[in-house]
Amino acid sequence: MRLLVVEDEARLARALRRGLTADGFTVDVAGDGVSGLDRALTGQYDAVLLDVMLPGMSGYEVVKRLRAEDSWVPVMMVSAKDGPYDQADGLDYGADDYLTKPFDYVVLLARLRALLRRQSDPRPPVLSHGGVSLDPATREVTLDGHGVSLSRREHELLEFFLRHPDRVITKSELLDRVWDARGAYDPNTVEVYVGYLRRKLGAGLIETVRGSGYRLALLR
Amino acid sequence: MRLLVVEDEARLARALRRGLTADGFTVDVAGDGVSGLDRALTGQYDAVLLDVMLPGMSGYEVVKRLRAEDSWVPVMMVSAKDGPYDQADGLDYGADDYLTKPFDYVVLLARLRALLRRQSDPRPPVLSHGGVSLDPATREVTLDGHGVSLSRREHELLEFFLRHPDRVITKSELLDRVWDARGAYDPNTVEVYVGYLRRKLGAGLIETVRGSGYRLALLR
DNA sequence: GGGGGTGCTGTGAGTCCGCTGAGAACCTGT
DNA sequence: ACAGGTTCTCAGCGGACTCACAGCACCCCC
Repeated sequence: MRLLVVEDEARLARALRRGLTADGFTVDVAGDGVSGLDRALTGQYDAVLLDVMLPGMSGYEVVKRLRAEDSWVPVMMVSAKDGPYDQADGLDYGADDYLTKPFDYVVLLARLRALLRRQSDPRPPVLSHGGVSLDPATREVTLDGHGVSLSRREHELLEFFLRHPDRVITKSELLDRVWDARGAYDPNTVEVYVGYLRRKLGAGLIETVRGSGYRLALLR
Repeated sequence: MRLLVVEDEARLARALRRGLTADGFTVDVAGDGVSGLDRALTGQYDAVLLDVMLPGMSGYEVVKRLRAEDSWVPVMMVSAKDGPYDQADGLDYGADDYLTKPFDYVVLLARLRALLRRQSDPRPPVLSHGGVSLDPATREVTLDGHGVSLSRREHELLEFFLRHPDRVITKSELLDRVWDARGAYDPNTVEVYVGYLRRKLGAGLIETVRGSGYRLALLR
């Protein structure tokens, strides 16, 4: 279980890291709102412990932006404020639970566990473009509603395209990111697989940009 | 949204019913632990507001028995006690959130909404999918109404699949969660057991996702 | 309109993955 | 001790997948 602790008070951050590590979690610490948001978006965390009073960007703002970016990682807010309306605010911005300082470590742990227990099965959002949609969770791909069966490579290639629309993608980038090795393969391999996808999903989906690479067709 | 309020203080119960009804909930009230447990088990509630100090059976006991009966309805505990260990106790018995008296109605409402939001997918006591159903309490499995006898491993594997529909499950995840040890077993073991389940429950139930793992077949 | 370069596609070989039957080891109840 | 059931490994098979190759089509520039 990986946790991100966003807390600027160094003493408290150290204590939390020590305690939570001892209880079996892997803990990363961020010291301000901006880097906290950044790491929460890029790292694969099971939960985020988020202070409200932070330099740079408040905890409210962080959780709001997380939700705006479609990240549904469970967030527990921690604050020295204890007025009832503050609590309601934090929850309405999208936090999942709320704890006021000073808090008892036992309580933190129990609520953290409750949070992880009920949010154990988050679902990544479905990617779609035109009539094509791809569900990363079920590995299901549909074209205009009917299922299409793709091999593993085909699926990963399509997923990469769908995650980077509005951009030309070079063959060497694809070999790097989808095939995991730039030098080992012939660029023609990419051409072959783009051909497979076109055959299964329609020739118009992926456009060739001669001399540069490919990009998803613009929607009409 | 249907709520069950288990509270013996008549004044507070009336106030809660009035407020929550005004906010759009359908509210039932139980006055003691035994009838509260009974109604929570039989009625289809979206959440339960549960006092700790109750005549007959304490709130702790109620939530413990609910969970033992595999009822995963969201439970918010309410208590006059406010020591940290009491909170931890309630959460460890399986409550999802905890509120101490006296509480602000705005806070109650916000946390209740947060609770309902994240637990929008309560687990039904009996798992079923297509013609297959599995009762975790009795360990009974039926296919189109007739009983099927499964060994322990087969049962646990099936239960894991049924608890995670709409998702691809990798062999290493299964070894981790059903076999309790990732490294110790051959991935082929999983293939063998999937084969057993298919033989007993029909080949169509579990689909192979080549290169990734397995998933429950989509229902038509 | 010709030529070079770039991309597309049919063919096929080798590899990898998943399925299955057989059987050894173990556990459990009689 | 024995029988029956269960768990897991192993080896072989068949098919899906991956990828290289080679020839062809197309585009662009001259």
